[in-house]
Amino acid sequence: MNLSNTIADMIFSMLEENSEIEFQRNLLAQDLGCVPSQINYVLSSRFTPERGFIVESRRGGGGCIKISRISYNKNSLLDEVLSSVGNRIDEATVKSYLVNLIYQGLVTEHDAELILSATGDSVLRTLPWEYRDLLRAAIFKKMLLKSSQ
Amino acid sequence: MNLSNTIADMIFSMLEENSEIEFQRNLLAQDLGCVPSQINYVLSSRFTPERGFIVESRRGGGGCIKISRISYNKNSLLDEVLSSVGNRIDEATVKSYLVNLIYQGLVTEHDAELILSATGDSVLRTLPWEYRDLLRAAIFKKMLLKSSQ
DNA sequence: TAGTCAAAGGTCAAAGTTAGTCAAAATCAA
DNA sequence: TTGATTTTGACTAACTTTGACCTTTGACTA
Repeated sequence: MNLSNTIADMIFSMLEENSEIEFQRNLLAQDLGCVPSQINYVLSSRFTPERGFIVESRRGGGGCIKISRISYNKNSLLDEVLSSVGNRIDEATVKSYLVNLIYQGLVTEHDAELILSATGDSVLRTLPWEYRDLLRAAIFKKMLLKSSQ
Repeated sequence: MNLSNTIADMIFSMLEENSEIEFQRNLLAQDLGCVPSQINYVLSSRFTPERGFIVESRRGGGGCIKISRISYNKNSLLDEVLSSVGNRIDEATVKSYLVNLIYQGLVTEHDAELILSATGDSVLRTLPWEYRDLLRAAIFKKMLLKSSQ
């Protein structure tokens, strides 16, 4: 397993104990034996709003990083996703949304897999480049609506 | 015996021990004394979804290839549908297949609705007409496989 | 109050590590 | 012989790791 996943797992498990965590970037980096900016990489690649996380931070003496989960009411999450997905979306972003939707109990894992199989690149690759993200967005939104019905 | 078959056999036998295996492409290629891309050739020619395999991979540091078996209830009707759907299919034909599959208890109504929402013309209309039936067939088959897993 | 300075965290681009793609060349089988 | 399959490797894409340099904050001092 690579470092980034290890760090992400550690943060996930901290978040399972407390719904909001706070830590110093440099200390965590030291514990993990990595450079501080690696923490930023992990946060920006895995703890995104699409996946339902809020990351805040403060610099300077006593500075820290705070991570919490966005708490949605169900209808507003669905609305939010549907309206924030534009005309185009890539596969990774679909996955991010689904991770969050499953966590929030809005979509079952089974449905998420069906959605992924319909919107994955392995299927859409039969399409010319310029249509892929366009169609993916259309299918994603349509299926999401149906799934949550 | 040619190299590709040797590689395939090795992977098959690994899969007999564990239903899910994970390895690094470059390491396996080194063990086998072949170029890395030969692994891809074997995977794409022999470990296809049609033959019941799922291949996933991750690039970058710590990247790897993961192979698992699709455990769909091997069913002749499903096989027949999967093989009789060609490269193209229209919406009405998808519907009639689904009616039959639901009747036979191979697909739930819920899944059928998801499949229809992903393959319906209302979504695929965003595509130039010459791609519609092509993509519909690809999505239909992919989702059927997943649904029956 | 304004200035200074150390202690945080942020940004970005280069280098590193995997895997994927594609097409030419080689080989095989009918 | 010819068409299909296999083998190779150059090039590409995705993801990770690292480090140099930048910005912000707040306590302390003049």
